[in-house]
Amino acid sequence: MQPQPSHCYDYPRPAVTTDVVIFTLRGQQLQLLLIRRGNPPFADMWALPGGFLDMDEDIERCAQRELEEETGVSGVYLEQLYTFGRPDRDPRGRVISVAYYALVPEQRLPEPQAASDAAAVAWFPIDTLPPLAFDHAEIITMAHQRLAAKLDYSTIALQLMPEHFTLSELQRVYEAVQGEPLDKRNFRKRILALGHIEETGRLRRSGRHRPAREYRIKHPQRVEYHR
Amino acid sequence: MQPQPSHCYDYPRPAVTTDVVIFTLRGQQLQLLLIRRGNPPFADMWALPGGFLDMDEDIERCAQRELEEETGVSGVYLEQLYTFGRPDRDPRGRVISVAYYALVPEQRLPEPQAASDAAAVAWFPIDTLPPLAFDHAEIITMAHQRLAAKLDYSTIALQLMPEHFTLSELQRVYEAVQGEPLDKRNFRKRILALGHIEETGRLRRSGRHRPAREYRIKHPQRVEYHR
DNA sequence: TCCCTTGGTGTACCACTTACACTTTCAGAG
DNA sequence: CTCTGAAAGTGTAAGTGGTACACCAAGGGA
Repeated sequence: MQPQPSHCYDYPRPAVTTDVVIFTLRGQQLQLLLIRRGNPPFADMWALPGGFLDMDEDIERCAQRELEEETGVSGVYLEQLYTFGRPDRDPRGRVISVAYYALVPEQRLPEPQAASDAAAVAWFPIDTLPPLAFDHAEIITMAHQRLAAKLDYSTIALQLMPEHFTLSELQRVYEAVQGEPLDKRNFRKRILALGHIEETGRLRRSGRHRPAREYRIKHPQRVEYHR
Repeated sequence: MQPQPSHCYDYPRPAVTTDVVIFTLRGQQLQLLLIRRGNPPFADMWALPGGFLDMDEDIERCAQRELEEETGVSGVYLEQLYTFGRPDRDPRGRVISVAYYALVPEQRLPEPQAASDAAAVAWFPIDTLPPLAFDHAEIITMAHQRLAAKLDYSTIALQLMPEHFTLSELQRVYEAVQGEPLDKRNFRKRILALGHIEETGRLRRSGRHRPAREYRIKHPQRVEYHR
């Protein structure tokens, strides 16, 4: 049932949407969530989760809503990225998209339910993405660059960690996002010197080797900036 | 003559505007351009230059257009800042504003014409702003922070300089934007080490003291990032 | 008990940043 | 001509932060 075209204005107005780049770390890879399009344009291609802004809804809340609809997760890190509005970016008409990116610790994600439209949603490693609809490749590139840059001068990486984690796990986050290996001793020195994490006092056993110390964030939910 | 409300959609749509924070350095102060509002809401308060997005117009071009309409200047540095869209930010209805900021060398600005609505446009030092309409104070604060931060890791400050300039003038730009004095010798060492400016070979005489060497940007129009 | 795997640790060098004060050059006044 | 005020221009020493680099510790399974 289509509503009647009953919203009329003196001047034409673009449609406004949000698109969200949802990052997580699975395995040792930085991955993001995509949705397979069923309808034209770009049918059968993959796209970022996104949707139209409600008239009385804050933009960030719209992005939160998209995030929650696709992952069931709320309360994670979400930041406005950039607004994309090339007049030809959507062949159906003028659409302005306010892009966000989100960081979700893998542990907060539900099991990939083999439910109804299971094949329509999937995680992809950032370096092996399928063909993407609209200008979503551009959005993803910018989100990745922003995230990688922020690792260097903020504690944003901690937003990808579970409540308790080891330094090796944290190092793997940095390496996955920035795509290059880091020196273990220098990494630990640098991270601990920032003073934003502390030992839980517990050990993590996982495999036939020495157990690792567990750490936690001193001020969760907070992203601190240095320099 | 009002057009008929002839643009109708199935769902309501917000209006989309751009607002532009236009920075320049006048005297030794960082200043920005404001427009006095004649009509409600916020009549007699000051606001950023801005306007509605045309349906076939790129967002950045809309911001360029606003910039040029108010200053007559084009081809200067212009960067998207953030998109503001609180549902209650404009009492007339839902308005999404994509904010930009621009950097204009003082020399490129025309003389403040004592023309028609002269009193309706004025430059204000960033630290003594009048009461502002809408959420424009918030936009300006964010623009100022972004600019100040970028001085530390890019050559964006050069976008505020005329073709030829002295190191003291450049230092005054940094001091005005960041609001604190810098050491002359360290500043010169740091700037010259970046290798983005070169001597013109000419001297600038200005007053009864030793003349200063003139410099120019090696690659104008380009903003380089370091770190 | 051996072995494989990952966790955990320190130091030396280099590069960059910071603090800091005096001489140079010009123009105008006397 | 000389004096003076004002901004331009210059170097060094100390400290700080970043980088490179190799070995021992602890556990589990065979």
